[in-house]
Amino acid sequence: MMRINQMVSRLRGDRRRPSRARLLAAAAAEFAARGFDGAKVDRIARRARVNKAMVYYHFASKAALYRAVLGEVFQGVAAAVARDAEAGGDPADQLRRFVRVVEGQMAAHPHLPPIWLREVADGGRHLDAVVLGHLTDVLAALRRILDRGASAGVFRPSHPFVVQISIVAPLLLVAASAPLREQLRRTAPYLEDLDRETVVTYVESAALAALGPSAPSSPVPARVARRRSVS
Amino acid sequence: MMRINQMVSRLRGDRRRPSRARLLAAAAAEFAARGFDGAKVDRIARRARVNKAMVYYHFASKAALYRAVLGEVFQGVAAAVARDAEAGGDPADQLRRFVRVVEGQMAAHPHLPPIWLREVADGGRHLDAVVLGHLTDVLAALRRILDRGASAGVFRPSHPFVVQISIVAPLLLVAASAPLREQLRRTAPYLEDLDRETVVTYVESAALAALGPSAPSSPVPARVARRRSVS
DNA sequence: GTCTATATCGGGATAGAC
DNA sequence: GTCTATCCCGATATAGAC
Repeated sequence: MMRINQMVSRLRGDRRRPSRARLLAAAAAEFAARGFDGAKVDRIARRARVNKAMVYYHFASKAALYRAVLGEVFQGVAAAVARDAEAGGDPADQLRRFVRVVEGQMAAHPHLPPIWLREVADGGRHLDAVVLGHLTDVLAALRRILDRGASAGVFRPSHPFVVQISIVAPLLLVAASAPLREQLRRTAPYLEDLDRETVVTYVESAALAALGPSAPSSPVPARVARRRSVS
Repeated sequence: MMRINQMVSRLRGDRRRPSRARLLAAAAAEFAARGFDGAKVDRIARRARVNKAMVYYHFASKAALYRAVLGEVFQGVAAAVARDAEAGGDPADQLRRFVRVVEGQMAAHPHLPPIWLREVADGGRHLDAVVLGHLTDVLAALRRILDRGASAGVFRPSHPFVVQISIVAPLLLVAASAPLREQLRRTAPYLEDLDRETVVTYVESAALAALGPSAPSSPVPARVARRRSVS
């Protein structure tokens, strides 16, 4: 049907990747860098080397395009995490792998972290049920790991939400803050920059240490805070 | 000079807080909730119960208003952290206090976390030298604590940036994600919500555990990752 | 599927009276 | 300091030819 036209345009000198896919990629970059309101359809079209009218040929609106990007991106993490959940191993290993999988997705899709951060700041205003589902899937996977570790006695019981955020948030901010760190280093050149392995290793170890039996301060008792026990 | 006019309007039935201050507060809320581009000057004026033209009487432009908000907000954290740095104590205590001070600022100024996250995602596009300075001051304070702990032998040497982000990022995301968590709980009602003390305690303990001598996995060696030492 | 031209309008900003 | 009315550009979206 329209396959014929697709083939024709492929035979011509055109960029071979179909314009819809190029639009999605360009849109992801633009939305990540500028946010929904800051993103301009003209700029997306230009980045995709596509006429602006094509945006509205493929997508109903700017908002619909954004939803498509969100779907693609969050579906990616959720799938990767789900895939990894099959691999088994003891809880500590599963947790280490969770960290590495999430970090890997962020490295593979650099647009994910800023978009994620912006959605958090937006209170999830643009998130539909499907995307929300992907998000909960990711969190549920980690929750299962924590539960398993707790009932096996290798993790101390913890508040899952806190652990989740303490793992995901640093990964998100490290990934998303690369440009800002670059800017900071112009002011304060002594700041070294990070490499992925340093970050992953630290996040792993911080989580495992906090969940381990001999943590210097227990994560469980929410109320009794030792405010200034030392001095 | 214009003091007289100010006094006059205070004597009238007007809201007593000067319109400029009300504008700053309304703008902080609007920018936090919507971001720079999503924020509308009309809405800010309405929230402040002020005529839209007054915005341009007090501020040169929407951008200038935003910069004023940024300045106020980041100056707040920087000052609080600096104030606390005087208090002394051993490194572990200082670190615990750093966590509490930063978290306290976020609780006291709920607009800070979303704005901070958005600026990170934006690559600091709106941050001028002054605000950038406040940011580096906060990070420098933590860096000094880590350095002191390291040379005293109570913290293992670490990459300051990673530690900083691992502390600040969870606090930011917990604070900023309250609306999103609310939305998530409509889908997954079994999710409990967090209280401040749980979060602070966990972040403290995770950082101290990771920096402590007997962490299950060393944060230092960036290269040699024990990928799957267990299974 | 791709392009040019254009309709339409929201919203940032200003003029100028009071 | 405060208000009303208005300018005007940028940006989303559509029409319609090829």
